[in-house]
Amino acid sequence: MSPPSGAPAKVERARSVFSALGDETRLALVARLCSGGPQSITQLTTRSDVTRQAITRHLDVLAGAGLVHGSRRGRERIWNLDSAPLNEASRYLEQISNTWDTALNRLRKFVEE
Amino acid sequence: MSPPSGAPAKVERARSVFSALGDETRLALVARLCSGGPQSITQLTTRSDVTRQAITRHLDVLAGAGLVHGSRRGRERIWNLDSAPLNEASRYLEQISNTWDTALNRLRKFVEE
DNA sequence: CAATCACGCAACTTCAGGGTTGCATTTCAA
DNA sequence: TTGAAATGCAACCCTGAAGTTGCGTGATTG
Repeated sequence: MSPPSGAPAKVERARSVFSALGDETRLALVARLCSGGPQSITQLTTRSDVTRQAITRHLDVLAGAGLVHGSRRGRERIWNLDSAPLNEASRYLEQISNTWDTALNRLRKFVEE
Repeated sequence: MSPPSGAPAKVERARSVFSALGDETRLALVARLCSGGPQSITQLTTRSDVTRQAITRHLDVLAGAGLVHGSRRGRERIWNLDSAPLNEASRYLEQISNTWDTALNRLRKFVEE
């Protein structure tokens, strides 16, 4: 069974992304940015059951994982989605899954023979 | 921009998986099960800096997300990895990423014309 | 049978995450 | 200029996650 070990930095980045997406509010924010495009904090706060400050913190967490980035536009701050970390995390999950499945297949063949 | 919204149940399952994998110890457990194959709690505790009870709880969390399942074998409990939720979560990330990227491309084309 | 191994259960402690309120600051617009 | 809008900053509360210790129980083995 070949381990998906790889560079520890990649693992840590993946863990960071998972941790960021593991929260309901943050996952909703990502989905909203994805479907609604770039938006300001106030816009993102609309139809959310938490405070603007809470949203701000969640955005900071997402930014810490590299999933979003904000840029000032006048007196407001527009937030954008970054897809690169999503892809990397997705590949990490795939890698684990594939490693495990091939290991299972090898084991099955071994038992059958 | 078409939203990846989909069934809320799927989103919640993905969130559950992300939350489970967002912890360093648990991600290490998954990697270890993947590369080392089915193992008992005591085996998984070896070379871990936390207690056996802590490992047990982490395994319960992973099981709650459907990522692992344990089965008794005599006096010990053997834990296995389940790849299905990993795949589903991976596809969820891909979906968001693709939606976002195509949206960006559409926007770029629109601006250029 | 006795010692031990592998584990389950429960109480307890600690602390960071998620949330709020209050106020200051910058920008916009009439 | 002046009021309102959009945000930043800081202090504070509060629950739950993560970890530990202690003890009890079924399975193994000598």
